[in-house]
Amino acid sequence: MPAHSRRSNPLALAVLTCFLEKPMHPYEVAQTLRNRAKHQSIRLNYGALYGVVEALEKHQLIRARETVRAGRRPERTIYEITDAGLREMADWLSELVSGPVKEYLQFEAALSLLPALPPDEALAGLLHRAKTLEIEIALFDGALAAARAHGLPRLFALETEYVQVLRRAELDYVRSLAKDIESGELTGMDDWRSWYAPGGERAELEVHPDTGDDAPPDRRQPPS
Amino acid sequence: MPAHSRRSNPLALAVLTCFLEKPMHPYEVAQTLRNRAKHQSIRLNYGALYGVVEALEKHQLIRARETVRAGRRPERTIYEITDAGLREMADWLSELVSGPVKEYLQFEAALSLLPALPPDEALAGLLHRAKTLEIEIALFDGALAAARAHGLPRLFALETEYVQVLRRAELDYVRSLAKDIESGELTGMDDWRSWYAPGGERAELEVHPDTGDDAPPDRRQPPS
DNA sequence: GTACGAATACTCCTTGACGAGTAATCCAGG
DNA sequence: CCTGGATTACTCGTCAAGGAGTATTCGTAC
Repeated sequence: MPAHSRRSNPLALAVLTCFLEKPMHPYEVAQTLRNRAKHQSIRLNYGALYGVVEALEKHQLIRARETVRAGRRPERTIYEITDAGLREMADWLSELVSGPVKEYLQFEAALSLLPALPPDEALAGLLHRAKTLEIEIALFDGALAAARAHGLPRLFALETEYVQVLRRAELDYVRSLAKDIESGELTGMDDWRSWYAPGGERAELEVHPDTGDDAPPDRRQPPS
Repeated sequence: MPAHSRRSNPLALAVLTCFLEKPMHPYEVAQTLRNRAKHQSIRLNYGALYGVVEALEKHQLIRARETVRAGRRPERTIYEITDAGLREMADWLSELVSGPVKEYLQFEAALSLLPALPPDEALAGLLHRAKTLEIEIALFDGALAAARAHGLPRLFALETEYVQVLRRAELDYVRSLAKDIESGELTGMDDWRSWYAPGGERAELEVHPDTGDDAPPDRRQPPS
């Protein structure tokens, strides 16, 4: 119920920006977002969409304007944004831009559990990942070039640029990590190998000292 | 119900790796994960934990071993991993390592909606973000150094290293983007400015050509 | 004109995340 | 000894996400 509780789903923000352009019915919102390829950066599906629109109406950020009916199809309610909705949108978007939030990445989880895999399997996985990343990078570089050639201003491709930057950084890291595992340069490799050597399967991760309160402070939401 | 449906929650994977070390009761799993600071890379809370353990048992990846009771406390069921669980764990973890999956980042969403904010507010937000990122980077560099000084092998800090790499890349990108907005070098800036100039608030994003099927192919799960 | 597939415009129902709440126990001080 | 707070170990209800399913209409080919 507090203001930030509805800030959990970015789809709601995207919906608000659509209504900022003009009043629409929910399905038109979906079309608009799909046409602009926003579904590549924002999770979108119909189940979520209608729920989100309802929630926005309940919080008075949008209001129903009229319900039209074409033929015997279900009626479509057209919504428009309210002043409160306008403020909320600007506020929320501004917050998202200015403060990084902790994201839980799958690969982050995988790395933190990596010792649970035998070193050679881990290495093989990393090398495979590097290959896949190379392909993806090439693919999206192509898409960006095509979009530019098609006249799309860079302003509307920022999110793709950003994700490409992250991908390139990840590729570099994966490569260097793979190298350090192969060369045995990685601190802790010796223990790691010995756990999977024939004979000793005991006490996997147990040896590793618990970090306790040396761990970095818990900054899920850094101070705005 | 299919094999991949339970692969949605990485917490389940973390739980499996705990049981790989030794049989435990659910709460001990939580303690173990918290002690090792895994909650920084994997979303963890009690509500989810007990649900996950139940699901794992239902799928026969773990099995109840015994239930003990100390005093009149609620009884604690001790679980152990099964052979199927062992295989599932290795498989899942291997998959996470070797194939990048599409993640929906908040900042990605924010960038894709950036034109809905006046240029000067967007710029201010980006500059603020850069500052925050600098601080975070320094913080975690410190934490990494402290952990190393404390004798923690690098093998157990990979996830933090990785996130640091991403943060640095993001900082670079945010800085360069801010520069291009300030200098007006960004393609599309002129339109963007004019929408918020006194007078014309019409048709926000409408001018931007819908990308249609020029958009990069939909690779949520790249071929393994 | 009608048959069939594709697209439109939703609805509903099952999972599962989340975290506040709770009961029991331990420990420290008076 | 006993009282109050911290810690342990879990439970429960809410609430939202997701996606399969449904009904209608449009297009097009025979």
